[in-house]
Amino acid sequence: MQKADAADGGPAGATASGHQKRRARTERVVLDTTRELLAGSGFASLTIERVAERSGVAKSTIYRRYRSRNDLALAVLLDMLGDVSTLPYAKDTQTELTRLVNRTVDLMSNSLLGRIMQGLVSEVAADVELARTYRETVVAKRVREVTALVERGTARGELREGLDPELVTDLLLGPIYYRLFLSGEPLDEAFGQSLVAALYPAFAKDPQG
Amino acid sequence: MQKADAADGGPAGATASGHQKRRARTERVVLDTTRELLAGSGFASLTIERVAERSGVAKSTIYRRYRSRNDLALAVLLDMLGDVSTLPYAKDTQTELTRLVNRTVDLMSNSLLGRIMQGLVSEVAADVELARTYRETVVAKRVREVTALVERGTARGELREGLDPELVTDLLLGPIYYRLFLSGEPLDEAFGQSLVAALYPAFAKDPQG
DNA sequence: TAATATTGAAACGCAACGTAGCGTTTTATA
DNA sequence: TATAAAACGCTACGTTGCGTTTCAATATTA
Repeated sequence: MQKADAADGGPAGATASGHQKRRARTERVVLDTTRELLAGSGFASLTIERVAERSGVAKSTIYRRYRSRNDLALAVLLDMLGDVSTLPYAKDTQTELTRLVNRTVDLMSNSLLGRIMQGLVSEVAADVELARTYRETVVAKRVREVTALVERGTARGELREGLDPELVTDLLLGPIYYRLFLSGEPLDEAFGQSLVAALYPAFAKDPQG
Repeated sequence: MQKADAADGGPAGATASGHQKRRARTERVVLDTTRELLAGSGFASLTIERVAERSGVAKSTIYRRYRSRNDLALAVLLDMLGDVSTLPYAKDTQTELTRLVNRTVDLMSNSLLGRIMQGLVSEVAADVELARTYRETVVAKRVREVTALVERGTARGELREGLDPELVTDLLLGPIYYRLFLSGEPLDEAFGQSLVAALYPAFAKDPQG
């Protein structure tokens, strides 16, 4: 996206001018309309022209903010991701892992985010700019969460030393996305349970079960 | 795709008629040209019209076989996958796992298949028809391989009982595709090694390391 | 009020889509 | 050899959506 912080009226902490507020209002309308269209007919049939028509915002105005349809869709994704709260601590690491996995599974199967991800993944994989934005925000955020979780678990003596947080992230999330994108196998809580149950021995310091 | 076995001139084992041979010839030209175009400028800029132009095969002829660009790309993918040989047995299960993972990693990073997958994944996730074809061929094939591997390993006493082959497949391949599609982290042999090393304790009967 | 920023409206050229109709070439059959 | 059937080539068409441009209108600020 061209301006990551245009929606909130400028850089964090700055007082928004009237011009910025105006910008933010139209941007909100565009994002909401786009989300509605995505929910209705999916990513494949999302067009800038339709967003313009439905939102009442001129096509040229939309193009002033988003270079492409993908740019716009990614903005919606990031916008929605802002609502996702960070994970609370739990008594033991296995519970924390289960919560992390279950949240992702739930997000991908019971909200718009799953559909958006499905439609956007090819563009993220191909478009360098898009990929950069996605990684710097979403991927980085996930890795940070997992890093904290791993450090906590290691300090507790539950996890083995020297675990690579990046690899752990791959192991936790990869299977979820694999089902979402390719295999089509069910994405439900039972899967989340099995996933963590299967993985925990690989992470645990004392692999008793 | 509309006809999965049109390229080889009919159902396996049947003697090909002249008409079928002719069909097969043009189909081969189309597939080869498409692969070249994919190698050259990627999936995003693949168009039926360009394939027609470059191959000398009329647009209408192409449309008589493939309903869409995605249909055609998937055909190329399946065509290329035909060359991938099945895995040989190895002394121990860990070696077999490493080979399986390394082959996939190599395929996705050092051949056209990676780029095709990147471009096609969104369509596979969205298009029901396409997804069905992909699952019935590629996914099913992988699961079959893993199933055989797991059974062998269990019989050897190396793997724990009751492993779910589908889940094992998710765990082995998910992280690879996650890197290919989203995280952008390197896809190399070192990664394959770490992946199997990290996962093996989760599969092994006696998790000594 | 004057200057500036943001938006709206309309029109444009372009690329590719997917379809249709019809004639041509190749293969099979009588 | 004549004829049918299958596959293919060619051209033209209407449609969609792209992304850009130009200019007028509106809202904010000084």
